[in-house]
Amino acid sequence: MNYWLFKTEPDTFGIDDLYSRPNQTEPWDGVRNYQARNFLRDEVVVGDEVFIYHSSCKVVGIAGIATVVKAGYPDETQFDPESNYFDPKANRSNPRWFRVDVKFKQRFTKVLPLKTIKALPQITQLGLVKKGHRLSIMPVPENEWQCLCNLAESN
DNA sequence: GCCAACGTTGGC
DNA sequence: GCCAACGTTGGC
Repeated sequence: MNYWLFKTEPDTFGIDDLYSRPNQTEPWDGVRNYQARNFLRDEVVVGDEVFIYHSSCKVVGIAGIATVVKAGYPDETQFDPESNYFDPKANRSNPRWFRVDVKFKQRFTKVLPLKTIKALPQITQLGLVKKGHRLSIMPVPENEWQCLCNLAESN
């Protein structure tokens, strides 16, 4: 069982959108970064828990939790010329991009702000607070996951 | 909208 | 394989 943080822009798709999906489930597609792809393809498994992080918006931070309900499989949008995520160099016999399915678990009463996270002395490993913070899929160490969950609960 | 911090591309 | 130019991300 692993813990992750997935970034999303809530103006496009946020925690509330996940909540209102059929089955509260959504394929997490459109990831076009190789390091993030490798996580989705090789390491994210069913039962893993995911912080849904809102970026490029008014209140930047962790908005809630989702559960992985399907492990890595080819991201269909790479083959669709109509899609924003179409990749002309991708082919079905050797898919380049992968996605997982996530299901809504919990929406925090208040978004846990990036500012707060950065100020916590306990949070040292999480990619958000380090260089290379632009990664859209990143692992969360278990102790830091617990720390952030507790804080969000008491928010 | 600015701009720093990346990641990717492509000529050589 | 190097690296300059370019594109993107994302907080502010």
